[in-house]
Amino acid sequence: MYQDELVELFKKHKLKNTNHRHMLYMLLKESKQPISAEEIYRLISVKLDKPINLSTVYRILETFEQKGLVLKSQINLNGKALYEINHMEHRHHLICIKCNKISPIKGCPLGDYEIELEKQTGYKILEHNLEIKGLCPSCQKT
Amino acid sequence: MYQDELVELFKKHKLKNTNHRHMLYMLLKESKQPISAEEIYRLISVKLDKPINLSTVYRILETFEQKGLVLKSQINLNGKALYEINHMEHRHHLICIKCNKISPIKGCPLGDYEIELEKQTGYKILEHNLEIKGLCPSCQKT
DNA sequence: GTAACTGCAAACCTTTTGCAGCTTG
DNA sequence: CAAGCTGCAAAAGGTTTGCAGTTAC
Repeated sequence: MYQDELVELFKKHKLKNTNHRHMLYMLLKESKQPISAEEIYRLISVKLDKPINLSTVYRILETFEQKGLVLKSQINLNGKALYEINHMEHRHHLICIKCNKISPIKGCPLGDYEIELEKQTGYKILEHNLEIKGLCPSCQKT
Repeated sequence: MYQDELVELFKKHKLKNTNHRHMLYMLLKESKQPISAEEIYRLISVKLDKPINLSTVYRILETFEQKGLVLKSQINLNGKALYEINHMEHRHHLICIKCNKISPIKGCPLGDYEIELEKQTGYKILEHNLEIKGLCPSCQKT
């Protein structure tokens, strides 16, 4: 993703283009797994001379979330919320209980099931979260 | 569940029988949905002359969780953790996004899928969480 | 009698907020 | 220039902890 695409994206969402926002967006975009505000804070800080402020991180995340650019993940790590880019596609995660690695899964096993469930329960189903836990290949060895 | 069954259960887990623990256990046992520590605190307090202490609630919950009697639910309500009795059966929940009502679902749609996923990813799958969100019948009307 | 449970107050940790100053469009 | 970002410090809200006193076994 190039600089101008990002500028364009922000313009579309009526967001001012600031260095912090660009960095935060790219960080999440390139992250292979959901990360916490503190982690974002640390990562951005090392890239800059002067560290970013933690509240700024939270505020940017909140803004992005409201614009639908970022998702606050259902997964919590030791009481810390995790954030990820909204890929605009339905996606689930596989979490290693040992090393906490989080990998996205392709596809979703719940298709017809939701329709069935609506009939059974009378609920109007809108969304779901699925997280699967286990041991990743490398943690199985140890 | 009768008093002596509870005494027996606690004995089995090497837990001392205290009034607070009995009340907390029964409360969760009879609750139709996961509830927060604060809610437990409130509910027990109204049943007693003298209110229970919030930290006691947290400590009992932690103890029960370690013994496998209680599950800390994956579902968070406004940053508050929710707890439920460990029914020892695989169970998922349906959550109304409007009134926050939580209903257990019978059955689980993920059976063969996990086996398939193990083959695909190399993970050893141990557990999963599924929460489905929507509008409950009464909230759909309004 | 001893180990474990409880209440109380304080600490902890993540997240939020008010305000003053600065930057973007 | 106006609107809206940002840093700083303080507050908020849920959860944990140390300690002293009490209770269960």
